[in-house]
Amino acid sequence: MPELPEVETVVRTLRPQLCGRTIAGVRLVGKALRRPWDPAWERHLCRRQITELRRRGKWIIIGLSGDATLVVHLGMTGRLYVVPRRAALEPHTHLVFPLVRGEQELRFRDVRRFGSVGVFTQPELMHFLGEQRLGPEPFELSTAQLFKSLQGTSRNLKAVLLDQSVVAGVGNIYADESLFEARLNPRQLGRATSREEACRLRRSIVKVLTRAIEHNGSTIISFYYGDGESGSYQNEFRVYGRKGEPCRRCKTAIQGIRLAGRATCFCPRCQPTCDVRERQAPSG
DNA sequence: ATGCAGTCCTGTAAGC
DNA sequence: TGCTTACAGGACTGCA
Repeated sequence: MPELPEVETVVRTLRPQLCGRTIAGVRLVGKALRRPWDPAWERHLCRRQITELRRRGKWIIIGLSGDATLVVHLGMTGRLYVVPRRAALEPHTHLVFPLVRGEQELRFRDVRRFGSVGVFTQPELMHFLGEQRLGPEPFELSTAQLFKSLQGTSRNLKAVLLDQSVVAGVGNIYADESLFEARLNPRQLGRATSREEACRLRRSIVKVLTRAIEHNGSTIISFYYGDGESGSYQNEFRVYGRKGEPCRRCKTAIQGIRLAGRATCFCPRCQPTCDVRERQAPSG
């Protein structure tokens, strides 16, 4: 389940392989994706040079000469990688972009087809990745911004962290890991969160994501980048996927619940349920 | 406007 | 052993 660190790893791997290269065309194979490929997009890609590769939240943005941008979301099982053209076509390959010279091609595979690929013009991209939809990058999120988002909602902390318009790029794994790092209970209501707690949460998100990027992300079931390499941050998990196992800090059994429609793990001792409901107004 | 539940998709694993 | 069922989850839609 690629989240920000995994997507960042893919982008860092692809950047030297793709920047400056020219796309020769596009080949559709296999079943349609969530966002169907529009044949009109092809003219935006053909003979265009790849000028930049960057990440925004969990989105991969491939800038092209001209006015177009290729935008890719890996969903849960998506993979984007460069291989020699002669390499056998792997199952669940949906799109192939042959590259000019070098006998290589860029391929998109996605077993569960939760991912998406699209081509956007500059104004379309601005709209697509606009602040309405996609909030600040975690590394640019201020405590004041996060505190404001928390204060205005009756949702719990887990649901808020998964909301891409609050902070872009955090998914289920790093939401749980960040909440553990901040010693905050995932059930705590946003509006019951103090400024000091928001500050701690912001710092924890940055710390967890930074470390995960250093480990090239987490490989649980299906995340690989480059030539089938795997990340190693799964070995650093404190709570995610550790239901019933002892907390690495206090040995208490990690608890597993369902929150915001997602499996959620936390340590009941390190992340106490201080006040899940409403923070008491200071009585004076 | 806000928040929640349902939907998509398929491989894996647990249960009978 | 073989079948059925539950589960994983990011983004989106629709409903209350």
